[in-house]
Parts: sequence; structure tokens; C-alpha cells
Amino acid sequence: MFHHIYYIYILIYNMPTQAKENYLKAIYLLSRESIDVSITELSKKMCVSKPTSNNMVKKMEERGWLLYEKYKPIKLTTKGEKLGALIVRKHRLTEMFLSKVMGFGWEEVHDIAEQVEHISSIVFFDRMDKILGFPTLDPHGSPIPNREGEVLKVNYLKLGSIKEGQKVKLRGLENSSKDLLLYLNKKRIKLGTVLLIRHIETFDNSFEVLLEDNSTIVLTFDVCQSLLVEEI
Amino acid sequence: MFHHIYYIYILIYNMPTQAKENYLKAIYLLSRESIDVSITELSKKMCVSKPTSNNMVKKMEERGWLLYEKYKPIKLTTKGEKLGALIVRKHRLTEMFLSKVMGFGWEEVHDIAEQVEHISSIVFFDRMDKILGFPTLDPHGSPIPNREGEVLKVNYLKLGSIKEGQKVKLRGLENSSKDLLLYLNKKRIKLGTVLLIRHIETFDNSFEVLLEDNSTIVLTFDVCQSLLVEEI
DNA sequence: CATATTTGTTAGTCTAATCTAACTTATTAT
DNA sequence: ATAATAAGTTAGATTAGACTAACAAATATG
Repeated sequence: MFHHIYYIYILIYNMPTQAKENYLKAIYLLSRESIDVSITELSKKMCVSKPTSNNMVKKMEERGWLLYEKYKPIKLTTKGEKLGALIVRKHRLTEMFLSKVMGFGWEEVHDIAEQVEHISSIVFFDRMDKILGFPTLDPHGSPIPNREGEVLKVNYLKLGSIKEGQKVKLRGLENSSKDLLLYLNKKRIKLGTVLLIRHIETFDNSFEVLLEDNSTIVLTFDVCQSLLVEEI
Repeated sequence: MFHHIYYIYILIYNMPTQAKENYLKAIYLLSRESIDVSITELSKKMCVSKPTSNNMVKKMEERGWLLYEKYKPIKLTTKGEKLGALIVRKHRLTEMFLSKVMGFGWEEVHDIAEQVEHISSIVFFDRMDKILGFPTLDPHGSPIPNREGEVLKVNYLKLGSIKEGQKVKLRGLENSSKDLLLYLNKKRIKLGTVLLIRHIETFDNSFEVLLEDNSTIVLTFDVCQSLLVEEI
């Protein structure tokens, strides 16, 4: 008689709250960067106390989204992995939509997407996807997981590992901090920009780079390590 | 020394949570319909118990959003009125965006907007507004409050109050329930549709209406009371 | 190896938002 | 005018998500 109510209860129980979605996303992204996700690591990423993340991890384990043993790294289950990927999918699709359809700059999209990603409507994101022509990369060159949570493996190199004289195209960013994005704007560098490494200064590892407009700019090694490129 | 922290605290304290935004919106909309908002009324609208809405109303009064005296109707303050209007603004701008830019049907937009309206980014909604060309009405003909929370007064008539022989144009809806919208879709009636009242059946008050394609449809009085029209 | 440091856990508190049960105060109807 | 009904309130409980203080366990370091 009350089977329906039972199933609805189970359904709601298994829906991540906004907070849990954020934890899930954090664990997912850290894992993807091959970082061991400890309770401490997670609490740092989420800006919460250790007991808070500890507690959250236990609740998420109960829901079958991850496995955790004291002092061992947190491991997402298949279910948790998929949930995490789908949140990242919503985030990156939104970023792409904000950029391509609504005309926002790549430095503006993250903060807005951070809120939009928690919208549950599936049709909403499917429509974005369709309007965008089913993109595979977001405005920062990061891959958009597909509807099954599967991610295209992209294999770009850090500019810092490229040799003098090489010509490369900017394909992605290792970190998409607003500061970096604004810096790149100022230097007129965007995805697809062609860079020729004219000289690497051995003293401080800074890169002298020639742009297509024949202007030369100098990038610190730190910045170079944030730029993912493809040799051309 | 800690003045900044104090101000940030005050700022956050004065930001409505998602729940409070929903209460504010409900009170705002009920007030606009000239309905006396009692604790009971509010609890019904919000689908919560009376103690819950009672409690919430007290908290909102503390924040200076409304005035309440036992057994008397809830009255929004200027601040509360504006906050409420701005949430409705976000909701209706979103509906318009979903309809005009993303191609959703007018029966689909409400549920999605219900979530999007809680996004705090101001630039996000301003951009929607700009892309839409600063619309004043949503896809159901309801007015979109401006950035100051001011609302254009629209003065449409209920179809039910129109006399036989009159020709009218559909301008808005008294209630935008999904059922009504789907029904109107089926009858091929949308905003702007011209209706000629051919005959009013005295027996059940049903309206025999001629459409521009020369087809005749019969609308119950209830449906007629939900249709806001302009005489032409 | 012993100690210091880092990591994780426990216990207890807090706020927001919800509930139920039981009660009080108005209003309405007979 | 009084009893019945509706409206509002109080008290106490719950859950999610956060905190601090204090302690325990593992790892790292001198």
C-alpha cells in the first residue's frame, strides 16, 4: 500500500544535497588530479573543519558514494564517481553556455556556474548541451563528462616542459584561477593562441614567447606550468 | 580593526536563505493578489505546518522584512517588498529566457525558474535581461519587476467578464498551472491569440469562442476566469 | 627509539528549518 | 451568549551541516 512512499523516500534519500554535491565534486576533482584525498585534504579544499569533513565522509559512505578506512585515502565508488562526474558536467556545460551563449568572459563563468551546477532539472542541462552542439571541452579547455559521467582523456603538455624553439597551441589550463585568466586576458592569450618559445632563461626558468602578432612576452615558469599546450 | 568582519557579518545576516526567499516570494505574491496573508494562509501556500510558518515569520520580522501582529495579516516592509519583488524578477526573467532563448514551452519554464531564481549572481540576471531586450512581461503575461522592484501595473480583464460579441486578445493568465497551459496548448491558444465571444451559454456559463482560424471552441467559465484579455 | 608533528576522532554545542502534540485565543454560528 | 471551530502559539524533538576543545593514533624527525 505504501510502496510508493517508500520508493520516493529512497529516491530523496539518495539525492545529494547541495553541500554533499560540493564534497562529491571536490573528491572527484582531487582524485582526477591523482591526489590522495584524506580527511584533512578534503577539509582544506572545502574550507571546513576536520570533524565536519570527517562526519560528511561517513554520511557519504552510508549512502554508498565512497569507501573510507581510517588513515587511508577516500575512494569514490562507481556510483559516487558518476555522481561527481555529473556535477562537473553541469558545471562545465554551464560555463560553456555562459561563455558562448551569454557572452561572459572565461574569467567570469566559474563563479556563476558554481551556483547553477546545483540545479536538478535534467532537461535544462540537456538543452544547454543541444544549443551548444554537444561540446566536449569547457571555456578553459577542461573536458565535459558525458551523460554517463565518462570523460574524454585529454593529453596536453605543460608549457613548462616544452623545449626552446618549439611552436605550440594553448589547449587548456592546469588551474583556472581568476587571477591567471585576467593575466592571460591582459597578455591577449586565449585558447587556441599559438606560442613560439623563443628563449628559456636558465637563470629563472622564465620563457620568452613570440605571439602571432609578432609581439614578445615573458612568462614566469609558474605561469608556464599552468598552461596546457599541444605541439604543432 | 574588525569592522570589516562586522560588516560582512551584517551583510550575510541580511541575505535571505533559499527558504526565506521562498516565504518572501509567497507573501509578496499573495499580497499582490490582495489576499490577506495569515500564518495559516502562508503555511498552506508553503506546504509547511503552522508552527513552522509562525516561526519563520518571527525571524523575518527580526530581519525587518515584515510586520506582524497576532491574528492580523502579515505586511511586508518596504525592504521586504523590494526583496520579494526582486525574487519574482529573477523568476520571471528566467522564465522569459528559458522560453525565448532556450526554446522551452510556457508550460515547462516555471519549474526550472523555481530553482534558477535562487542564484545570487546579479550579472547573470542582468545579462539575461539585456539579451532579452529588457522585457516587461514573462511568457505567461505576468509583469517582470524592474531592478528597483517596481512593477508595471497591467490592467487586463478576465475573459469571464466580457460580453457576447466582443473580440479580445489573450494578454495574460490569472493562474499559470501546468494543466491550464497544456490545455491551452491543445486548444492552440497562446498569448496574443484573438478570441471572439460568439455565445455565452446561460445554463452553465460556458463560452463559445471563435478563433482566427475560424474554428469554434467551448471554454468553461472556470477557464474563462483564468484568461486575462484586452478588448480590441 | 623516543618524541614531535600531523592526521583523525569523539564529544558536545549551535543554527536553520522542519515536525507533532497540546494548548490558548479569536471568530463564527446556533 | 455560549459552544464549536478556526487560528495562532508553545514546547519539545529531529535532521543537516557547521563549529571548538580535547584526545588518540599514525607518521616523521632528531
